[in-house]
Amino acid sequence: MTAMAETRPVPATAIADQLTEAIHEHRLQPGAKLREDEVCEIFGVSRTIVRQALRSLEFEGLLTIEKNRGAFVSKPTLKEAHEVFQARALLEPTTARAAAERASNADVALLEQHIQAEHVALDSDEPGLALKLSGDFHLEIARIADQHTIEQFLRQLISRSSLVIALYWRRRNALCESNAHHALLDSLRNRDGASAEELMKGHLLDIYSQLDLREREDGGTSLRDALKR
Amino acid sequence: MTAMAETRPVPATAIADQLTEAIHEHRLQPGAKLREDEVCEIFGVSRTIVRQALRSLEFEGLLTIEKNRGAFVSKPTLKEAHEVFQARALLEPTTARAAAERASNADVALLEQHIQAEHVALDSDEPGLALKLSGDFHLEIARIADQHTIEQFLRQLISRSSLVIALYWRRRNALCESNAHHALLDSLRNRDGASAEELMKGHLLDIYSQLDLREREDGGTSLRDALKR
DNA sequence: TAAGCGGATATTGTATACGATCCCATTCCG
DNA sequence: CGGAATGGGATCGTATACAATATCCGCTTA
Repeated sequence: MTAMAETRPVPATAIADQLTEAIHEHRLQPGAKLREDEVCEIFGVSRTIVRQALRSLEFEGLLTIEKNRGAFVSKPTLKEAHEVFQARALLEPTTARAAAERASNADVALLEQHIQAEHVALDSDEPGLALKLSGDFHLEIARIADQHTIEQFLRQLISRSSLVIALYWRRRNALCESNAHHALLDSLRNRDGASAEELMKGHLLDIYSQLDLREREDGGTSLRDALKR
Repeated sequence: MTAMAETRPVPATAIADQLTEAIHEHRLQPGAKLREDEVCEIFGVSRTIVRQALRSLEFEGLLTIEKNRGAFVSKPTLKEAHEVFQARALLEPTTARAAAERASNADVALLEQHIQAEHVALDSDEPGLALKLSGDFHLEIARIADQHTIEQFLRQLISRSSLVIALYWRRRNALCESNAHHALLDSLRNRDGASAEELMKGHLLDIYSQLDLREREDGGTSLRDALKR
């Protein structure tokens, strides 16, 4: 699909983008290690560039770099998972309202195409791609709201959401219904800000509730609990 | 005050921190250029480290790096200034509420010390330091709310706020009254979440209203206007 | 046999060297 | 005299070499 074996030097951002895409689509799982030399060979650049790309993904929260050990796809903790969705709950509903009040016809058309692409991805059994497109839909709304700063934050939150979903999604096969996106699109089409805000709030709660974010005992505590009784 | 002439190698984060502090305290003004070699000499490290530090500050929004031209302290546009305070208005009130509901006595004591330090800075005529401490107060509230993700975002927003204030503050000498911080502290002390949320909302509006964020003509248009008459 | 200890290897961290680009002053030509 | 071309110096971008650190594996020993 995308070029796998580049021969020409590629700027750091291009490498970061491809790695981001791979993580969003769950082709790279949380915990996976990214050796610098390996990435160098794949993209045909020097470690200088690769290190730039890896570091930028660390800032986005997608990678965790451990000193002298390397870069790994982040594994959000339960607490971080909660925080991500709490932050989204603060940012997105108001942003959706603003988007509805500002949306142009071209914006609406673009979102229609977007939802269409999501359907195609689901039908062709590419859940990773569908998930990525679903995230992009949310980003697109921030763009329509003309809130670049919030869009930046949302990009990070959606990245982390993708990791959270990879780790804590309850039923792997039952993917996000895009009904919610359809409904949101209708609100935008009608320039109904209040409705868009409510729908977004509900949509986020919906996703949130489909995650399995209950405390689970790690080895240590479960052993201790077992011995107590 | 802080070490100006380090001889030992300092990690990139330490350099980034010192530069951040200098920018927050307005010792480095928006638009100022940071030549790599110069920073290298000051901290006694190689360009590799300095470039890491500069890049990390670019991600924070404090610096803008122009290809082949260098790193400059960012100059937020009017639009960015508005966006920063809109984003803060979404994040901080709810966070203040959570902080009030969770604050421990130690947290309250720490905030008291914090406000005290702000007063000292104001009295000793160090407005830059006072501004930095004022920003830290807001960060501290996010920490108390135990919202690490939001705290991260807020760190960026407060950094940018500092740049906005450097560019658009109306009266240079009339600095932020810390009455608002006192009132917030009282709410936290009483574990009064609703009050904390309202106070924070008002406080942000207050700062916002003290900025001069009206459209102004840049040099080109003003020249043109001048020639028209 | 399991635990502890080196040493070889792999991998990352940092410094430096080289190449590319830009900036600015000077010069040349109209 | 003014403006475009040009060359040198300064500055940034990238690759590479070397140093520091972690990891793995075999060996020893209780």
